[in-house]
Amino acid sequence: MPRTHPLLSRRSTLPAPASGRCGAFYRSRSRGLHCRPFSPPSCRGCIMAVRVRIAPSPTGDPHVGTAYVGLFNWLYARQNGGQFLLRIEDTDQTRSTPASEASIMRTMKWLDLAYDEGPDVGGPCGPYRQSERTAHYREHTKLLLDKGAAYRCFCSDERLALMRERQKAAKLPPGYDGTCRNLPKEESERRAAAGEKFVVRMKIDKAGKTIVKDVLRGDIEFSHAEIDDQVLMKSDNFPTYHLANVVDDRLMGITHVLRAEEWIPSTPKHVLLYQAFGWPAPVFCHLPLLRNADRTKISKRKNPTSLDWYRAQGFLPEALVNFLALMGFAPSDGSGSEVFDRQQLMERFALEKVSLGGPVFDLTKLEWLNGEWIRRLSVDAMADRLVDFMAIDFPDRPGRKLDPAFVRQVVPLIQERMKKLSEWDEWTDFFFKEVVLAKEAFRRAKLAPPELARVLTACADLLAAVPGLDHGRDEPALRDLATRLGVKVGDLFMAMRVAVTGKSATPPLLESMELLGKEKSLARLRAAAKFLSEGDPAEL
RNA sequence: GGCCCCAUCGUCCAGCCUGGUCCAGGACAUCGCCCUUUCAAGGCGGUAACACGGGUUCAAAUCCCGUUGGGGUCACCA
Repeated sequence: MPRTHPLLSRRSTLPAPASGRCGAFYRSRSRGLHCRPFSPPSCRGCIMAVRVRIAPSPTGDPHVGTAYVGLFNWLYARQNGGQFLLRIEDTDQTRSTPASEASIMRTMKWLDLAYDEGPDVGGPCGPYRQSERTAHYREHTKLLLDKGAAYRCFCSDERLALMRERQKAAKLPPGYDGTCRNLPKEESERRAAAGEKFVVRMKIDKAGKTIVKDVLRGDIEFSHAEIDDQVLMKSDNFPTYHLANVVDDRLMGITHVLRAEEWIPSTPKHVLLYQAFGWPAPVFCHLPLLRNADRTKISKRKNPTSLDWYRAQGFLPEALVNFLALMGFAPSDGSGSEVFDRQQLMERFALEKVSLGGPVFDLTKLEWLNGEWIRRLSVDAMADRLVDFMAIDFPDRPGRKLDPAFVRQVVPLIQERMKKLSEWDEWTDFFFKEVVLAKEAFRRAKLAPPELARVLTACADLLAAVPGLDHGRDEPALRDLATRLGVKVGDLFMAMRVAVTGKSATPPLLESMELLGKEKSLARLRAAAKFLSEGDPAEL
């Protein structure tokens, strides 16, 4: 193999992965080739660092699928002492945006899936933005043209559209009809030189077949008759994904391509490209696709897909990472907890054990996991997260500065109740604004308004007679009071709860009142008593 | 439609390669009970699945074939 790549000489000095092998195994359910050790052609003696990448295209919001595939790549790289790179595939000039690219990098950092090389961190194989690598693609296209593995196609959009219509009408399989396939070299050169627009297509020998080796699925066979003469170079002189991904993976020393299942049908084209260039192909491993509840590929119409949404909802990156990992393999030994941090996931991860069924993205389980992670945070850490979270400007909610000292006092009251950081307001609003009373709100206290008023006044009087507020001291006294008044303890507390907070589900009442302050608490009790003694008693 | 991938509780995963220990295990959700000033959290318990049909075998969730079902893909998007 060519020894020109800068990484190749360095590779042999890198430590072998923990397994002692290159980490690549093939599994085949149908052929019984389970876990057969496999050495990629470039894996000399299996002393080779794993180099993996994610190659998102910067269009639209940062996608949860990118995080999913990114996580598995990250785990695999870390586990094998290799490198994880980020490459931006911005060859679609009409759809790529710098803002989207920035959000991809921002969310990878938010998730703490650090990449060793990328547009913003650099690396030995840069640039890591395909729009800045056009010289490479031109050079390699020329190589293919010279070898006769590709050809210029001068067909117009209109002709192609017409061709497809006819194929459809005739119920023929769609695909390029080969009009320009055998254009004489001279004519091709001449028309190109004359400035005529063209694309470059792969020239596929329709007679053969290509086998794609997939770590999880074994051998997948494709007949060349089914493979279209794929466009490699667009008329705007930008490469298509197929060319760019192969050239870059080679130039960047990528050893394992872990990507989504939707790429399987185009993989034979990639394999053929590697062959045309005379390069060994990397190991392919196609990961399952995240699904909507109806099992279609996850989409933003049916499921939140933007990582920004998850962040704005107050999901912890630890929880999302944990959850995504669970959608594909089982870090658990089958007895007990499913809460794992990235270190534990890395230790338990096994690429060849990734499950193939497309997992339905279950927000409910994510929320549970988020609650688990929230509860595992120390009070200070939780307070920090809340302060930071509330300070962020989200599109639908301006950031707000909270008093860290106050938040630290509230956290013990709400931490085990919260599933998402965004619930801060609903748990604590009564600390910040006056309550708006409604008689229906008292219904759960199961007492008539005059009775409620009497109870609330008694509670206020009792608390007014002691210094300060102290839930340890006041609770027994209030229970006592309930007995003396002949009402249920629960009803008394519910009446107070609604009076002080305006709602029937709140953090622990007496502790909340301590934080609210005695003056405000008593004022609310008395205001509620007054409110309840007014108007039609039957209203409740 | 062609090609390709997939198939265990409602959902996520374990078991399948190396058939018997599986009247199938864990987690989320759900239901019930306990704890409890609400809501949570926590504890205990319950309901719930091997898609179907053939084979191979003494024995199949596990191996083979087929059917059905689901998904992906068929662009000068990735």
